[in-house]
Amino acid sequence: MTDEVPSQSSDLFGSDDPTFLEALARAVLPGDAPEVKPEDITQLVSIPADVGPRGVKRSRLPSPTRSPSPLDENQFYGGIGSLKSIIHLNGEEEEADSYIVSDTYGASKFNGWGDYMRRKRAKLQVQNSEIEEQDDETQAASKPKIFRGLAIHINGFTVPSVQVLRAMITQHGGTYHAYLDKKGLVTHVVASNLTPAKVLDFKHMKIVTPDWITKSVEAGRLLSWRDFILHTGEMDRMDEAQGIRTAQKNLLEGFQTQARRAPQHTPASVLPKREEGVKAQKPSSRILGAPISPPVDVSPPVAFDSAAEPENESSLTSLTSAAPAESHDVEAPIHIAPNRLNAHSTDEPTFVKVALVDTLPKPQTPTKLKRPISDLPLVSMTNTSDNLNKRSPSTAAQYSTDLVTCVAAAHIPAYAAHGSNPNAARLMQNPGWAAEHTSAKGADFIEGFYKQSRLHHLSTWKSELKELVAKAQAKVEDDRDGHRPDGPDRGVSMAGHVLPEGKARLDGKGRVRPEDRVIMHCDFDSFFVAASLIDRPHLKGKPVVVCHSQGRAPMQRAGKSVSSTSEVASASYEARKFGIKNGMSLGQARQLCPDVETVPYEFEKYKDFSLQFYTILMAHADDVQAVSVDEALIDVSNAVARAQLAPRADEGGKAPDYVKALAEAIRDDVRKSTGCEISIGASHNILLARLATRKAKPAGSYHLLPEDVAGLLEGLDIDDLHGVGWSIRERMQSNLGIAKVGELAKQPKATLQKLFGPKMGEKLFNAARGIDNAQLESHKQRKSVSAEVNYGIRFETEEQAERFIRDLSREVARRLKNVNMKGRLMTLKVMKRHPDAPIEAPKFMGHGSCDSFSKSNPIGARGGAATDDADIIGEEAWKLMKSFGFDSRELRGLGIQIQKLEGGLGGEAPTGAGQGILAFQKIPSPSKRDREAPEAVIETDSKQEKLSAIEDSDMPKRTESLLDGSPPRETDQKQSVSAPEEVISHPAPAFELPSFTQVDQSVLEALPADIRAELEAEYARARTAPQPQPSRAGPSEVRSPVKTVRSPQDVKHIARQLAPKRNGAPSAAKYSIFKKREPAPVVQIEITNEELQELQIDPGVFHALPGDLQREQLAAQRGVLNLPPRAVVPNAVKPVRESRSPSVGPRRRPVYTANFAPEVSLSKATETPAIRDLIEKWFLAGVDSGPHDRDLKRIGDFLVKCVETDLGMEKAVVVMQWWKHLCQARWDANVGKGAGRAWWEAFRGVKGRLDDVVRKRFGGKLSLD
DNA sequence: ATCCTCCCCTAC
DNA sequence: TAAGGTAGGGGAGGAT
Ligand SMILES: Nc1ccn([C@H]2C[C@H](O)[C@@H](COP(=O)(O)OP(=O)(O)OP(=O)(O)O)O2)c(=O)n1
Ligand SMILES: [Mg+2]
Repeated sequence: MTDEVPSQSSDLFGSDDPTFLEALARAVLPGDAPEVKPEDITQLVSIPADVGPRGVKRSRLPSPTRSPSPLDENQFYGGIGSLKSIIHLNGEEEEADSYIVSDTYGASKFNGWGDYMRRKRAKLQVQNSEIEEQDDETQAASKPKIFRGLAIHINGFTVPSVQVLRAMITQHGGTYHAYLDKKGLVTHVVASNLTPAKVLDFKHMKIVTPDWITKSVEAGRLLSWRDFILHTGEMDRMDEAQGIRTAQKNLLEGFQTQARRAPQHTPASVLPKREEGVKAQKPSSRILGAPISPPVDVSPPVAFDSAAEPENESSLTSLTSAAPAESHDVEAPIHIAPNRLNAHSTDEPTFVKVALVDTLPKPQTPTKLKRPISDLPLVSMTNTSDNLNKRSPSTAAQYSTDLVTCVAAAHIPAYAAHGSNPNAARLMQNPGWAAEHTSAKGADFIEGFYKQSRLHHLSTWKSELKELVAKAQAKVEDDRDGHRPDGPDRGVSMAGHVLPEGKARLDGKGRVRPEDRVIMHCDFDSFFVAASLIDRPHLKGKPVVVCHSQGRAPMQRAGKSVSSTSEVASASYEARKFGIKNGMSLGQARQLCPDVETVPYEFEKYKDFSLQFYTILMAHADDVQAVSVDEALIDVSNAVARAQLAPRADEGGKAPDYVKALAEAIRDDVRKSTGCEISIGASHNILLARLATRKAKPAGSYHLLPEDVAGLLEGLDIDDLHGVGWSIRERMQSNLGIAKVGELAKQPKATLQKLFGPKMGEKLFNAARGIDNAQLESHKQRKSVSAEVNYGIRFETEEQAERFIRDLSREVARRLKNVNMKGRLMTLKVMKRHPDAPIEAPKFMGHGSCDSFSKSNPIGARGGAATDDADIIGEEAWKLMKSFGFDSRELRGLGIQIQKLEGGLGGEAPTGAGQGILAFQKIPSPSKRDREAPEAVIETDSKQEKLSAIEDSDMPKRTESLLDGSPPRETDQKQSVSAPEEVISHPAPAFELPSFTQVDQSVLEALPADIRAELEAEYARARTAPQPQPSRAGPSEVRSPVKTVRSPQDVKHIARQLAPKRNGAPSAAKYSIFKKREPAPVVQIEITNEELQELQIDPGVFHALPGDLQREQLAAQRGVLNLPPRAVVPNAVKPVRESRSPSVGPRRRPVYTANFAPEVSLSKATETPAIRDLIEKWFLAGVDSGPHDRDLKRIGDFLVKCVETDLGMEKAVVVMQWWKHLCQARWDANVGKGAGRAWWEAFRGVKGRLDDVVRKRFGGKLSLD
């Protein structure tokens, strides 16, 4: 092992991770603080040397390959003398000026290119003004009509974006054609790239590059298209053909030129070789053998007197030496092999054999160092390393395995200092204690744990915010479509806030885009700490951390105070100067800063601030992507474009930085509202906006311009890139010998892909040049629901383990219900103590080093039907658990995840059927009926329990949940509580299937009894009431299907908070589409409801249609019915891939299975009437129960494919228009519950997906008008 | 090719 | 004391 130590080990301390040294180095800062503003420090340090925005990422060390880092050297010699020296070095080395300087100065390095881009950008922005609808005319009026008479189509991704080009075209007199359907009309096709197929397709057309447009505009006259013919050659160069890429490519070229291309290839031979080497040794090797004597001396630490003001240099010095030393004395030796463990320690004074990291479970490596902390004792490295790099599926994975050198541990010892936590070891001796404080305790343990878990809160909030944002956006859209609820109330929640401003709404169809887009990354500074300091002003300016341990006696000499394994959730910037970082253990933090102040968690406060924050963002942004409780990505392209218009008009001089101005405006709003500082980074893509935030922090904003990108990237550590963590950084270092983004940019894409896979490779390749095509995502629906606990898991008996599994299952079931979903696949995740790890982990009650296993199986209430039942889940989970055959006493972590979800956002309950409930076409299926009580769906007992449980203790604590928080209000959601009960109590009603001819029998049979009953009732109602129309708040909702009830409620809570207003009474009046066309006339076609039913037409809807549509529908329907039942099965092939493993009960799926294949039928329908009919059938089949998830997925997938092609676009539009119409005809778009809500949400969900695609293709949203 | 399972990794 | 959760991207390797 020793020999394996990589040469880099020479820098022992450093080799592994400079974090600690760095921290020490920076500890000096406080002394200088007075003169240096935090921002400056951050910038200086962060750029060249590293230090992520959150301090999370850290550069690895200076391996020989790494370019000399001033910090490193200074650190070692305590030379960190002064901030100045650091600055100086940086400047020399990295030309820091070029990027440290504010954007005002532009990039000195790439002036030529930068200027070009800037000019181009400015120009485009002007053009963009067209975006403003109201300004369109004005803008256009002032431009020469150079494109007059031309009909131009823009194909695929282009640079500039479609919207920009479109604006240019229209403003200059040309006609823009979104589709090519009427080829005859189009005179020119603009494309940056064409697929071979399109080349053929367009062979008779004039295909030009976007330059033709831009150059013509610049020239003020129409240039010859022949000079801009798109050559095949160009196309070939583009990999995936994304216009964006093209632009970025330019960027890249500029960058490369500057950077001077390095030998692109590492010798091919090298690569493979390296790879091998890596696998063989990887972390293990390097880690282990490092000599332990640190360059730094180990003299005793010197404590600062007052945390607040460390003194200058002297302090520095002392601090520097202090840290290491202290570790020594203390239990957590900093530089000495910490990991020795009890179990089998190794006593190598100088060299460590192998330290297996503990793996922190997750990720986050605690210290964020990227490398997981070491929990584990030494382990045989071979073994470990192998596992790391490659594992056979069947092999148990080592949980987060990672090797850590003692050195590493020393740097970030977290709780890796001991073989096992002495405290825990002692306490666990006492059976009584264990029974009361560990998983052995039962359900209470789970609840208590979650209530206190910050990470759990973080995750919960994130998902809640995602939903909130999605709902708010959907409402905005609806409003725009003419749905505007009267009462501001209506929940438009966010919309309400936003709209007033008028900013966000402008988006019309979101026309701006590509490289002109303006993305902002907004993030609170030291969120948890900041929130707590609002009420503790006396702590401002001091090193403060948030953690559970409110450790007393901080000054307690080297005692417990520094052995706390409590994690620091957030550290103030003052604390960071000492090297304290989020995720670090309190003990470590105290070693770095003995007087650090600790404050407790205040989850509810975080939630409140977060809601205020998001509300403000919604008011400024066109689009929002929730990233975290304290962080969000927003698209403010339109807002900026709008702002630019005004000023421009009056002056022609240089334009102020509107982006920066907007960022500051947002910061001001948040500050006024919460009293906290947020920082905002802005740029034209997500990746860069995030990087900009690093420079912006703390309490600032930074607009990263294209010309400054290369300079900034070059000096970053690879793991400063979002998405790059310890693992990738290590592999990068060991395989390629690189640590900086600048070096990464020199790597051939093939090399990266070989090492990290096709996708990651490309991602890294692009990221290295500032390219990021990712779009803001605000419509994605979740794919899994899970619950896991990897803390305090200690069982004495199998019974305890079983009980825990069942309790955990209950928790998962509860969560499923909360989001109104059910799943068909479950995965059990198990963490088992690594054989070589000590019984008690280093971290108090932690999982320590573990092997991790996971196994999945289909679940479902009978026949593979999706389920959310705790008992079913619990049963399956326990079965899986037993199948592992582990000794319960060795378990350290358990998790249950449910996938293949159905149901959805507030939507209706996923019904029980395992397959698509609705058949697009009905099949005369030999129905069979069994009517037993719906076992799968209803379980009286368990359900009852769950409900009550939920009410009492929602997750962590209802108070903390974003969802609730507000007092019950409004009528609607309230009923929820009672509803569930009803359902539950529902004794399996034995019903008769009414004779609804319009519903597929098989479908009905598949429905749970309760839902079936409702379906029945609904039909009866529809029959008698020809015009159900406006969703009367009353009836339909009241009887919303069972379980659904509950979840919507929670969701609403959250929405309410954002938007205090909700419109109580959805005015039955506004329907958009048809209203616009004509005042929904009241029927007058002669046909009876019975007849309609036979035609599978919903009478209620039918009667609401205008005459022509009625006729159209009738005709279409008749035609469809005449069609052979073909569509039904043609695609039997994929109809439903049933779950393969039986494990669950009997299933009589086949029959239903074949039924549903909406996309199949749809794909064949080409006439509008036929398409509408298909959609309607599907809709009607589930009109009362809500859409079935699987159907939704299929249709969504199908439509997405449609909008990806010009030809399919039309079909997709027809489908969506009709779907929307069907919904509008019977429910208010804001209906709060029942099937209406489910359908609306389903519609919005799919619409969102399509908009995402359309946005990429054309920069706007799919218009259904 | 594409899917599926079992992980790994990352982020907050 | 301490509360190391969770969703989703992605990859390896086997099955289809
Ligand atoms: N390992 C971590 C990281 C973060 N958080 C929590 C506390 C943080 O306050 C919040 C936000 O995380 P950030 O990464 O945004 O960190 P901060 O907001 O604390 O600091 P900053 O954003 O200024 O770097 O998430 C946590 O509990 N544990
Ligand atoms: Mg933050």
